Amino acid sequence: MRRDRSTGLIVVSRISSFLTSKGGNFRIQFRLLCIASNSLTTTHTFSPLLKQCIDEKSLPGIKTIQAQMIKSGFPIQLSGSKLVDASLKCGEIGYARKVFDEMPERHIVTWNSLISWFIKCRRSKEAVEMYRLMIMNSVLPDEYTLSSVFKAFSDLREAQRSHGVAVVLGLEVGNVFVGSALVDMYVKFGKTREAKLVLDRVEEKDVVLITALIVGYSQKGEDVEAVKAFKSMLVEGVQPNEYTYASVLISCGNLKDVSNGKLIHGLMIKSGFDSALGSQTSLLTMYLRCSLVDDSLWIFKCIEYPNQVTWTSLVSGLVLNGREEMALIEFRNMMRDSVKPNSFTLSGALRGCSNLAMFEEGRQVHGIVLKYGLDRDKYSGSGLIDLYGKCGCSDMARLVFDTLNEVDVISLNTMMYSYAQNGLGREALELFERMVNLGLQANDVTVLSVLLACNNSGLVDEGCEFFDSFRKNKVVLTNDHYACMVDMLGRAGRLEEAELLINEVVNPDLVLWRTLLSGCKLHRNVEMAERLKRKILEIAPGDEGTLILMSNLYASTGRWKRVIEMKSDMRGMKLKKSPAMSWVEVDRERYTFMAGDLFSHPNSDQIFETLEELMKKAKDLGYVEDKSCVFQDMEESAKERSLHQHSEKLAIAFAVWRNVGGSIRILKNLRVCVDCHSWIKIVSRVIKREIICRDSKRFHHFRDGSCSCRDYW
DNA sequence: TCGGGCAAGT
Repeated sequence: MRRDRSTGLIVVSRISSFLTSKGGNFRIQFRLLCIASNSLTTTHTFSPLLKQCIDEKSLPGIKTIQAQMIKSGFPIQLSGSKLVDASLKCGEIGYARKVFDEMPERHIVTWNSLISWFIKCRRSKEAVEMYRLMIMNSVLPDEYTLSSVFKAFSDLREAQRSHGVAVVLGLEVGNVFVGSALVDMYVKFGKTREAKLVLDRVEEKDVVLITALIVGYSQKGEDVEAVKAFKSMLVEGVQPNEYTYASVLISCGNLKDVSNGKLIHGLMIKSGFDSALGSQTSLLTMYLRCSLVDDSLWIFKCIEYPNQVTWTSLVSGLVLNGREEMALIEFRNMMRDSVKPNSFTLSGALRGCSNLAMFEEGRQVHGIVLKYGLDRDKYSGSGLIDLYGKCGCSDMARLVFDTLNEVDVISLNTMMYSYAQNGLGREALELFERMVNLGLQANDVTVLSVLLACNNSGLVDEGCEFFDSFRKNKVVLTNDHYACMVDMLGRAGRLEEAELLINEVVNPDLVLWRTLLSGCKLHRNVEMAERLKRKILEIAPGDEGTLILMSNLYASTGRWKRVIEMKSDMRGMKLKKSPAMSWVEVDRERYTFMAGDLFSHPNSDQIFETLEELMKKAKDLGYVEDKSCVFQDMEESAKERSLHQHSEKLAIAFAVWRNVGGSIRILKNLRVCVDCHSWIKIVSRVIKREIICRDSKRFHHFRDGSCSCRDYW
């Protein structure tokens, strides 16, 4: 085929301008010039040119070559496949589809390319559409089609029909690529049993096939099976690779199986996969889930370039181990290293803030959430709801909740739990109704939130009704649910009913009995308490919580002799009451206060002065010390001094002295005592500021002389 | 023209 020189030059100049605008490469232009001038062209002539276009990611280049092909009189069947391939590799899937649609006949390779690219671009719907179209065009899928298309199905039945096709074609057992894709497909649908059945039928098993099953077990929480599959893989002589290690280690972490975890760590080093980032990340996660923080920090140190996933694992793992402050430092280090956080990272960081009730720090993270446009995402969104809930800001939590892209069980539970903790029981129950109306399946946290909502709002009758209806509807009730009911009934003084409820539980645990015991303490029922004490100490001899509760009960009923006996018992057992502590955040710093410890703080003078001033003003407004809160037999004036130095009072005085703007937020490790509760109520009036106190069980919002718990806690 | 992995919330 001959072309004259002038046509060639026009083509070259057109390509040249296209390529120059795209930053094109001189070599492409030069070669096209050669083609145009020599004018002898075959499909092979164009191949290196298309390759150049792919390297340059130049769609204009492809289009020009296509035009030249047409001019050379090439039939589209011949050139189409190459053009589709080149367009796909340039990321121009739309153009590839256009060329494809114009082809009168398509080779199966072209069908397969398009299907697999749609999947790569996460356009599964279009991939399935192509697959259906292919069948309608009487093109039989081959091993390539079937090894990619299973990823795309969102409907199990359609996927199973294609599984049938694979069986008929003999590709299910005969081709390990198809087998792996099938295992992966069943795993993604949560059908590990079916995945295992497919695996067993595949004739020649390889590492990918078995890894796909291990991943399935691991992701479904069938961790024992995952470790088992890993071991049998070794027995069969199939060598694991970095992906295998990465997934089996997660299962070891879930099982807190340090010994297998360490063994696998050893294997990893031996086979040289200990430098792959994926396996390293899983190793980090494994050690964190096994609470071996130091080992995990060592692993992290050895990772040269931690990515988003590695950092996320570190941040959320540290939070999991109660090392929130370190987690937040690492989160900041990650940002400093310019590694972008995602919704997983942010929800980890937010959990760190919410565990510590660090409102200001949390708001900074909220800023980052907004910066990355993840405030409507359900994961980071739930993190924000939890944060604001745990900082006592249900209104802010609700604002986040109302803007979420998608309302699911978790986000609803988080919001309900926030309301429940803050004593907004009615609001929580309204959301429960919404959940039922939406047809969402409640889970154990939902049930707990409903019961807690009733408990913290004094809705005892409603709580009992809900509990009965859960029981009638065969909802699986855990010890936590029972403990919540026992607390509710106990606090309402319905101690016998609470005991009957515990007797219903098959294996009542320590917490249940202790919860009932605290009900006895509240209602000063010494007789029942002593009976329970004997029972508890049989199950758990020397249980610290029980002895403290008993000692406090004896103190509050004036049985000082018994108090002394209890204390000496506890000393004999080397038990020491954990100290009451409070925390307050000022200018994003967290300050700790311990009861009775006024002098270790560098600003103790100022705190003491402020405290005295607040005390005087509170007394002017009618505050009187409630000495029944002192569980030690001492002089009246000493009792007063002891009360004045409760940790929450110190923390509030510090916050007032530092002139904290807005609400004062206190976090406490134990429950607020009656004396502090009435003092804080009055102080909120004195300083005309809201004081929010999160104790070990719930929130108290002190505003203008009253508390949101309506004195029921 | 094809297949597998690591991180998350109540």
